[in-house]
Amino acid sequence: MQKPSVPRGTRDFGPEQMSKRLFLLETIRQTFRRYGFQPIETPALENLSVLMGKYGEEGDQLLFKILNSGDFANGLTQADWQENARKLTLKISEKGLRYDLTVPFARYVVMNRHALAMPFKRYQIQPVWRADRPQKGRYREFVQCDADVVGTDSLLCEAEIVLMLHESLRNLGIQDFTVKINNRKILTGISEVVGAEGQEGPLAVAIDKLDKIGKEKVVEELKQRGFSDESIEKLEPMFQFSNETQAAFAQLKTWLAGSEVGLKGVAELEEVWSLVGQYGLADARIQLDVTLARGLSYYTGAIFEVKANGVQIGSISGGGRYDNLTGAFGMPGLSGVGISLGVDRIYDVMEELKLFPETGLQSTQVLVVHLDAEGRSVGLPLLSQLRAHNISAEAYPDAAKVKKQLDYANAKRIPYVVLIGSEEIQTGQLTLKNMVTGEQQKLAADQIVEKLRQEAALL
RNA sequence: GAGGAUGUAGCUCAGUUGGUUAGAGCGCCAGAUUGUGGUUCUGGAGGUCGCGGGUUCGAGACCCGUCUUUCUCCCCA
Repeated sequence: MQKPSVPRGTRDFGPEQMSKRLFLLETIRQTFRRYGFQPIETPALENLSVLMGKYGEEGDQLLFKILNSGDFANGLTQADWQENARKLTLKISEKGLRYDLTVPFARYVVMNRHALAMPFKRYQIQPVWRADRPQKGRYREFVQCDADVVGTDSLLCEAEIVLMLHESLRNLGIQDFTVKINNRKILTGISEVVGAEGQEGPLAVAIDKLDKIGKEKVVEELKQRGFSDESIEKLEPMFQFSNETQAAFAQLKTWLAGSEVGLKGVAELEEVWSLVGQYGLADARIQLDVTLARGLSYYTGAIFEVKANGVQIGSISGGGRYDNLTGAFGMPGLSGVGISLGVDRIYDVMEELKLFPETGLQSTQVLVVHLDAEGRSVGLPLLSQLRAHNISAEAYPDAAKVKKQLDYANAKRIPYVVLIGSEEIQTGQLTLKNMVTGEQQKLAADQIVEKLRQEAALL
């Protein structure tokens, strides 16, 4: 006999975890709804042709690929097996598990372009899979909550994303977080003014680590990546930004004066800041972070990342604007912007900060305890009556001692039990017991329903 | 994908330079109490020491492989 196990990086969720996860999911979902986003779902499986090449070279490696059904080796020659893994993969696998929700969404938009009212705002809450190496806060199967708007390049969308992030996290009880914002155009501008056009990719990757490894190591890495001493010298202003946002904007405008793209990026960000102010967002936790790059190659405008402060868990949300995501599927020129929240990481953050509310753990409101068949015949209609009033109620299915039944109520944290024995049947007065205080009172069935109904209304 | 750490009862962990039958607390089950739980007392069940090889008279301990979890790099939610 073998010990059962789940695949590396995947997990089961028990009832206690699920009640927390559902609370989390529901809170985020309601925020998305409130901002006018509509739900969609897409298959867990996508054709590899949809997924490949959308996440950079490394992304392709992180895709879970599915072996073709049937005799996948049919028609393969010896030469095929000798070929490199990438080419062989394409011959034996044509489907993969989705890596994120954005690319499937882009596919969906292209396939349904004639039916969608533009701008189209959708939210999508589904698991994604990455063949990554698992660590704390990093799983191979995890749930993302995405909200995207396509069909408009209005910066109002960026501002609303900022608002939704604040609203979601605050409704969950996460107060100490930072929404870092940058703009890809600024990174492009920087690469221009330092004389390294087209090199913003490697530049961004190095600069992204600034807060982690410090200026000297970043300079070192840039040298290794082939940046000239002159470029690195011109990069100096990068390390001297003001903590004050408006001052930093001014610095950026001076520095990027020679780059049209760069200045546009600054102007876009200023507009976002201004709009967030107009919405009246109180105590905005937004921070201009010029070092924020993010790996995904398809971002073209704003870039978002959210970090929960005080915990050692990676970013809990990320997103940005992409001008041409649907271009790969034959529909160019459609601009979109979106955000993705990582449920599993937010869960870990909340668990670590002990932010889950105590309530919500209890599943059943009342347990009907019967002592014999006669008691059960009184208990069953009571159960129906309770449930008809939307009170979650259950009976212990087996004929068991009172002790055992009360133990069961305790184990499930059921706050009330109704005891029905010969005495209760004779008088018609059932015993309602409060399991928290231990108090008992004799009440008629109707009175019990009424009392528990009021009790439930208070929750 | 590269390197390091980890794994003993359901849970948290002891286990001496390798030495007889691997322990504790909590939890679980039963009884004290055949209609009253969460307190107390008594008793009980539960371990292929992650898995597979090897060294040894003898391995939970040492060596190799493998899997899990975890840390750093990379990347990300």
